[in-house]
Amino acid sequence: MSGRDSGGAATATVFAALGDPTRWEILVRLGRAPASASALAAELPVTRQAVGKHLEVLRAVGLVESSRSGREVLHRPVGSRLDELGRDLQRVAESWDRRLAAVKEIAERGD
Amino acid sequence: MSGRDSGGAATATVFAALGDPTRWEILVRLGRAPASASALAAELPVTRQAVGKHLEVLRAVGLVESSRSGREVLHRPVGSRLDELGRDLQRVAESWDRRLAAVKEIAERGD
DNA sequence: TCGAAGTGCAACCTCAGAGTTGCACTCTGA
DNA sequence: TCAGAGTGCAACTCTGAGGTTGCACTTCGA
Repeated sequence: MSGRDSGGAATATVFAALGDPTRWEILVRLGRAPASASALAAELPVTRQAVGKHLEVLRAVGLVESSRSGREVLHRPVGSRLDELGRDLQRVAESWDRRLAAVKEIAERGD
Repeated sequence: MSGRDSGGAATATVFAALGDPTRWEILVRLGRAPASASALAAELPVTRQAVGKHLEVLRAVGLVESSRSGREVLHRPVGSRLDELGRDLQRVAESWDRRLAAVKEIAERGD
């Protein structure tokens, strides 16, 4: 999203990515320090494969970026992406308030 | 959420609510003008019952409020709730950036 | 060079939830 | 008072996401 869109299927996809508790937990831990899938799996109640799938989802929506060093792949969260999403949400909220106020005014004038 | 939390199961629940395309579409339409479940179903490719379930989910996380007038129930989005969520996201993004900068500094100093 | 650590891929299982149909109830207006 | 509009509740189907096990591949270090 980001732009005139402020909605649509793409938005729902990002929210769906953030909507899983395990995924959110992964993001929180990556926020403390970048880590590999194996390291994350060691401190979470799921297998490395499950963590890998979650990381793939998060990477697909741009919330996580990864870089390989040797046999290890380090993952870290992308703050700017989340910041952007937060701003979009506030914009949508603002437009809701504006429109609903207009609807209310029309209704009152109509009486 | 809203507060020192900025994460956790409650957060994931709100995102999960926003993560469904149909639900997002419902929110967008309610943002244009309050409407009943039947009215929404008439312009969406799902039945009234499906719309009703989505509205229940949205109401449960505080994104929609409803008021009955006669035999009709009007639903409208709660802008403040979304605004609050947007602010929380930006706070989390900021803390990520801070922590990752610290990690980077430590790594560079360690060399 | 060989074992261990880390990763990637694929098949499989399970269950929540998105959607449906069906019926009973309430309210409005003619 | 009666038909239609709007809603609520319950049972049911079915797809997809989250999770697992199993195996093959690469990379590092002793």
